[in-house]
Amino acid sequence: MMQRARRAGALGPRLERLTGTDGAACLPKYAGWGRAIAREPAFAPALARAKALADGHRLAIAALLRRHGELCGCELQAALGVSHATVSHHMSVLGKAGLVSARRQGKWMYYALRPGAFLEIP
Amino acid sequence: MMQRARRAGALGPRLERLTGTDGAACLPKYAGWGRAIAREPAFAPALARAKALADGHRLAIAALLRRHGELCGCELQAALGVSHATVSHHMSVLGKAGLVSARRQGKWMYYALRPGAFLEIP
DNA sequence: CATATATGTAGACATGCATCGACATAACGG
DNA sequence: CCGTTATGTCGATGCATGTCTACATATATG
Repeated sequence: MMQRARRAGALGPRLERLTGTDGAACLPKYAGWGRAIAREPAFAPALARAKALADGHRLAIAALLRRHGELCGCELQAALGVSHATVSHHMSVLGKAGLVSARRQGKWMYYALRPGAFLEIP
Repeated sequence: MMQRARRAGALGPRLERLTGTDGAACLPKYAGWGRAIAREPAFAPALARAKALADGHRLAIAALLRRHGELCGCELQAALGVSHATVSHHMSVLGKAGLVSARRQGKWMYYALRPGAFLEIP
């Protein structure tokens, strides 16, 4: 209904002008679009995954886990060359984003990529 | 060869211990893993895409373009409720990351999602 | 129990970056 | 031409966050 006019050629402002609707009047509609997107249930998880992968070290961790399977914290620390505190912080971020799983075995924490560890536009 | 021992069960440090190789000696190997990942040709573009999508407004822009097809800057500005300078900055980031295409039509810049606008672990 | 190793947590510090106002540029319309 | 609209660019600013050291906890080993 409201979509009809806009989708007909994807010529937003031009079409608004042609149909006599001034620009200001259509702003609430566009604001509604933005709010609807942000409230989408898939939006927040997708944003969390994007934020988690948006760091060079965390993306490298994910790539390492994809190649070598399960790895423990000390191995990741050696691979990245950072402090263990940094590794622990990064694994917490990746875990809360649902990208990696963690299991304890003795002194070591073994991390692995969860199935579906990728990002699509919500 | 070197991989063999590690991949056999994915029990890194434990196996190193059992085979008599002390932990310190294996550090260069792990560092090599990290360097190899970061030098992968697909790594830098993937990181750029992740960084581009790691902002709430930019992820919302991508989602809006996915739903409504081509949109112009002023429509995105209305949808997000931010200044036009912010929209311009975000579109620049998304464009440099290869996620969005831009074409000029009269006064308006029309943006659209590029095919393959998603993120996989490199 | 004492020690060493592996990891988690807290706080401090520095860098990155999202945002905006102000100005510049481009394109259409009078 | 001159004004309006849409967008790009620049500099400043405030907040988010990646990193570290220091300390705490957990587990295995002597």
